[in-house]
Amino acid sequence: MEDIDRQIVSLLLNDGRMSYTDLGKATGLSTSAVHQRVRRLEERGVIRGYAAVVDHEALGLPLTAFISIKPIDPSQPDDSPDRLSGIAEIEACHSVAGDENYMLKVRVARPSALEDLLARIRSSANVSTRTMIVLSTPYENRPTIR
Amino acid sequence: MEDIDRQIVSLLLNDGRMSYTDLGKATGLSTSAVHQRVRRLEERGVIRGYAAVVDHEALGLPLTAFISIKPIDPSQPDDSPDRLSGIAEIEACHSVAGDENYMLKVRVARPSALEDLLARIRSSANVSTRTMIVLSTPYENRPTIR
DNA sequence: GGTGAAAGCCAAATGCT
DNA sequence: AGCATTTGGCTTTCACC
Repeated sequence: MEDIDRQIVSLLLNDGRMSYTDLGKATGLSTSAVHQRVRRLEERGVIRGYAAVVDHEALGLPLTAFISIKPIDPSQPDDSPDRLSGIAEIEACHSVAGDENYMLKVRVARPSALEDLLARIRSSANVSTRTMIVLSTPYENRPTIR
Repeated sequence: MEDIDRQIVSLLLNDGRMSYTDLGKATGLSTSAVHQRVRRLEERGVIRGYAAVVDHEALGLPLTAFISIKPIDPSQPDDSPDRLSGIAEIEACHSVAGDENYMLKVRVARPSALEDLLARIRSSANVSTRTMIVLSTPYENRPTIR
C-alpha cells in the first residue's frame, strides 16, 4: 500500500468524519482523487467502516473487564465464539495462545451484572473463567499505525 | 440520558459517517433536532469522536497480543502508563485489579517485532511481562449498548 | 491515477414555535 | 426542545488528461 494511502487511513483513524475536501488539503491531492482512494480502501477492506468513539461510563456501562476462558471438557469441539456471540455485553472475543483459549472484553453496569454475566458465559460455553477487572483506562484505541 | 439519544449513539456506533438527514429519518426527528442532539452528546463527552475501523492485517500489523505487566520493584511509584505512552505499538493500556497492574493491547508486524517491543516495555517501565498472543479474532469492537 | 467543473445534497446557523 | 428555512460547503459524478 502506498504512503499516501497510509496517510489517509491515519487521518481517518483520528477523525472518521473528516471531509474529502480536508483530506485533499492534508494530502495535497484533489477532492476527487482522495474520494477515489478512500473508496478503493473501503472496497479492499482496508477501511472496514466508521464508528463513533463513545464514553462507556456516560452510557451507563462503567465497569469493563477482561475474561479469559478455558473449556471444562477439552475433548468437546470448541465453538465458544458462536455460543457467546449472542451475549451483548461481550465487546470482543479473541482466540489466544497459552493456558486459556479465549480472551473476552466485556462491559457492564455493575459488579452484580458482571456476576450474572460470568454465570451466563460459564453455562453457555461450558468454560471456566478468569476475570481481570479494569480499574481505569489511561488510554484505549490509540491509532496503531506507523 | 434519553432513549432517543441512545438510539442516535447506537446508530453512530454502527456508522460513524451517517448523515444527520439519515439519523433524522431513522429516529423520526428533523435534521436540525438530530444535529443539536449529536452536538450536545459531543459536548457532554458521551461521543468522544469518530474513527475509521481498519483491518490491521491489511495495514501490515497482523500480530496482536495482550501483555499484562507487573512492576519488578513495587515500592517505586508506578507511572507505567506515562512511561509507555510513547510506544506506538501499544494500542491500549488498562489498569487492572489482580496479580498484575496493567493490561496492554499491542499490534506488531512480526514475532520478532513483538520480542523487540517486550524488551522496550520491560526496560522503560521496569516491569515483568506476561504475553498472550492473539491467534484470531472472532469479533472485536462490537457496539456494547443496550 | 489524477484533475476540475457541475449537480445535487448536506451541514450549520438563525429565528420561530 | 424541536422545526423550517437558508446559505455556503461538501460529496459525487463525469469528461478529460
